[in-house]
Amino acid sequence: MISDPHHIEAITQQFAFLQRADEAFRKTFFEQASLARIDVGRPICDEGMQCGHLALITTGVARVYKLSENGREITLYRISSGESCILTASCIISARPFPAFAICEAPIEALVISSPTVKRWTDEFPAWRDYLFGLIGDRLGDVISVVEEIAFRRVDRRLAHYLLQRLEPAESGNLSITHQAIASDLGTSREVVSRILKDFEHQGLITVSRGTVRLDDPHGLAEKTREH
Amino acid sequence: MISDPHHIEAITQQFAFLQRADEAFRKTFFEQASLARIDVGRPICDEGMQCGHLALITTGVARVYKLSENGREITLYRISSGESCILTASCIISARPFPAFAICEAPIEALVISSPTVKRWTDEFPAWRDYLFGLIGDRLGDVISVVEEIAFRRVDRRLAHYLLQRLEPAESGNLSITHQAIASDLGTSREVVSRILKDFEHQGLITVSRGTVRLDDPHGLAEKTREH
DNA sequence: GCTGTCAGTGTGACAAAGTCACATACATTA
DNA sequence: TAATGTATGTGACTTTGTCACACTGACAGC
Repeated sequence: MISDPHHIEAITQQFAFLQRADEAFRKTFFEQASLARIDVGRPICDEGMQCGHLALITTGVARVYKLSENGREITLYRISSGESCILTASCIISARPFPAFAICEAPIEALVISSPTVKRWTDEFPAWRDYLFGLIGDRLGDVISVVEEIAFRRVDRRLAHYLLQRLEPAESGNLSITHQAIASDLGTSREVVSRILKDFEHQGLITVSRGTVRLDDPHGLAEKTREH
Repeated sequence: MISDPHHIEAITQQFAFLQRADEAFRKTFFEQASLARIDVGRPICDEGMQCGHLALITTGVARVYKLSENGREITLYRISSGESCILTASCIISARPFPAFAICEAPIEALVISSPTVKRWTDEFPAWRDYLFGLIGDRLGDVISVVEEIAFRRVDRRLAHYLLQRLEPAESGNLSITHQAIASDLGTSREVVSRILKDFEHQGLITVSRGTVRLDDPHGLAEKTREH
């Protein structure tokens, strides 16, 4: 139950479906939702689990990834504010086990809805239904993009693209991330990432140091993302 | 509009959601659905299209795949009787362009529902809603499995698995398929498939000839699917 | 200051996979 | 029988993944 009007206002701003919804749904929503915090590194949902709740993220980031037997990883997508762990949703609605891992990457505050409620609202409120359908569709698109990337594009190009994408505009060309973390996102191995980063460094595109990558020549890096 | 009682009965058998549905929905469903045939090789939906219809397949097979710039392909999943082109559905509901290609592989007979109707039923009939949610969830699972396969598993093992899986129990160990078609399913290149097939042949697991692969030792092939 | 300790990175050798440019082989029709 | 088009084979080469192990920077405890 969430009652603080300021909080309600802030949440409504973040989730467009609440703005589109009628008063009845908004009322029910804030009655049933409860708040949760998740610390960095805490698992949210593990492979094979039946999910008991759906989390709508207001702050923070979660990463959904696959894990291989020999320890390699690949990120399927990330979830940040305004979104929700829709794999969870999909699992809840069709009662299937969760096919991946989700972990908290940046401290999360979330609205938590229990599975039966998620399901019930699906029957009762069009706005909620549309929100879920839209989100599942988006995730399907995300995962299809991942397939396209790993099936067709070379690692060096994906890596160049990745560096540009992960760069926060605020941080003036500096990325703090380890080679292993990059490898886990791209679904390759640490050695490959190290090799390519060193290549890029020799070409004057970036400067690497322990735990950070500085993008010296974003334009040249963008050039690298192109095929040929 | 479908009125033949035998036909209605047969369709109801195929689609479990119709059995679960109430009489009102069944009536509307058969009023609004129309029949369509699609020939082998005909595209069903192309990348970037807005889909105007949803097809529920009663006979035949469709293949949904991604195409790369340099001509390589990878199959995301196949759709056969009782299923529907759910990417289409997802696109219809959330009004997004179709992110892949779909083509008819075996002659299709399908029930066609127009996009506005698909959307409207979503609001009106729980059985229909559940069917769509379930199907989208399944596809998401399928595509995630594809990611896992290409990111983590070796091509020879995937190929062994593929051969066993594609084998119709009826056909006594004989598969008629070209190396290129296999490569397109697995998301690799024809040469790689040819090489590995030849390897398997040298090991006495299969016999290859133009356009066919005979599985001589399915058990030994199953052994190959295991890691290490 | 030293000395571990550990996460992060570097490296070389090799195996697996993808690419390219062809050469052949088979099947169907002219 | 020739011709044509599809299917497959092959070698050389690049890219990617794997393995084993060496190195290095940062930080904790003494």
